[in-house]
Amino acid sequence: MDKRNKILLVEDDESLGYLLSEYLKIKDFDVSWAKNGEIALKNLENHNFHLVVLDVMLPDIDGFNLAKKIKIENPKTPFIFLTARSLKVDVLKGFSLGAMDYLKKPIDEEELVTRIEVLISRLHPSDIEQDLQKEIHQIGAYVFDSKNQKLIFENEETVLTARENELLLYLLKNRNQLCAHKDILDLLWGKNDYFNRKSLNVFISRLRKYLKSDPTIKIRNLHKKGFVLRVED
Amino acid sequence: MDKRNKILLVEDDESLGYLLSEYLKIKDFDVSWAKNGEIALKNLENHNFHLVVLDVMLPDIDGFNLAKKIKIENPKTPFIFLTARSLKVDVLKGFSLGAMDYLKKPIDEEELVTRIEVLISRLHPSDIEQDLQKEIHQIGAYVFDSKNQKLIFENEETVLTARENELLLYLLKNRNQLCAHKDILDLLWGKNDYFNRKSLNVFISRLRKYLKSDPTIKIRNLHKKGFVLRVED
DNA sequence: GAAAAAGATTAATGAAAGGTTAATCAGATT
DNA sequence: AATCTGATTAACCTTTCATTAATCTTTTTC
Repeated sequence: MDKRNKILLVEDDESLGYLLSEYLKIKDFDVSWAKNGEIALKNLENHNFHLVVLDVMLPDIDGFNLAKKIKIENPKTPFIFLTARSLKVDVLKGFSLGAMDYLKKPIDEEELVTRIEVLISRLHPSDIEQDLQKEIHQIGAYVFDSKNQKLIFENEETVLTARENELLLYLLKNRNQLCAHKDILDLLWGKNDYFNRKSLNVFISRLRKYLKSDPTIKIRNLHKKGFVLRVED
Repeated sequence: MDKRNKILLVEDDESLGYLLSEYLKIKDFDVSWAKNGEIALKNLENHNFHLVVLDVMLPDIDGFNLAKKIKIENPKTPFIFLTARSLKVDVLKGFSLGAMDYLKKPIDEEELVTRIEVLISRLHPSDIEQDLQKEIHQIGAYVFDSKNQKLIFENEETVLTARENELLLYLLKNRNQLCAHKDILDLLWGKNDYFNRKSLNVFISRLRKYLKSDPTIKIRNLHKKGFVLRVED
């Protein structure tokens, strides 16, 4: 599993974009370089980034509008703005100031890396939250033994494959909550593309089949977003 | 009552200290200038500062050690470090990263002011901004769960589409304020033309239908301008 | 106060996304 | 080499939802 921090670099200038993306890769970030706003948005739909580095001057869309759009869909992702002119604070105030920084051009790459690291470390104050992994779970009328990859309904038991087991565990951990395609695919498949998304559908379908003996258990789809596991009363 | 923000400037260099303190006074800060660590500590005992601007290189005491001392007594006060060398992040990590910034010399006074304002405003996040961080909102008698794209009224819940969700979130973010067609279309549709404006109307209509169980919630149209979401009492 | 423009509402449409089952393929195991 | 296992890909069908159209209502302007 790739532990590197994923950064989206939005920069239309070829040479600066190349320079920064290469430098950040050397510094062990997983960099995606979007050369315009449209590509940036597409990237954001399909991946979870830890941070966005955004040039304010873009050819197709104003950098601030792009930032606003990102904030609506992904309110916690921190930004670093790259700007030619010095910004007035009131322009920045529309954003969550706790998760924002800016750098004036010309960009000092080392400075950028430092600020990226500060912002990212601010996100993970401490990783205590990992809740204890129980091994026996209850899902409606089923018993789910994740350690032994078994799903038990009355006297019938289904042995799950590793993937089915992981997926069900993930859905269960986030029950009643949207589990975004991109989150699931990032975590379990490691790659988010057309085929893996198709594959995920096959697995969801299979889980539904396994779970159909209890009709209160629903794996619902949120169009273009992901799935929600819920047990209705 | 003096409403100005009180800043402690710790800087041993005469000319830089004078320059910065005068500049900050012009920018309407209440500046105390301490020329060494001892004076700085004495100042901190007797006053509450909103922010400390601290040169890392001081004659009598290392700036970081001073900072640590201040943090013990006044853990919430944000810092800005002025530094000649570029800092390694791990040096900074000892501090509350949420309340810290740094500037490399030579200092650009305007830049300093901007960063001071950002840090101070981070201490007083506006109500609207705080609301937006949340994912569960209240609209009249409804609960709006934007993360899961749900609108809940009593025991009835409506699942929203992505567009409906974005639009409602935008209106809510700007509640009681005009949301211009132009802004909405630019932001959510990316293009402002006849057809998209028609499309927006369809969505507004749909949101009204979803929200009609609470008659105090109104999405009003301002002719040729845009829409306003408001909850009347 | 009538014509024109803008807005509201409901319904129809079509492309894209999702669901399901079956076929294939790759790696492990006998 | 044959078999088994489990993920991926393919084929085909269904659902979803933004757009467009059609029709009616309100507002503005002269």
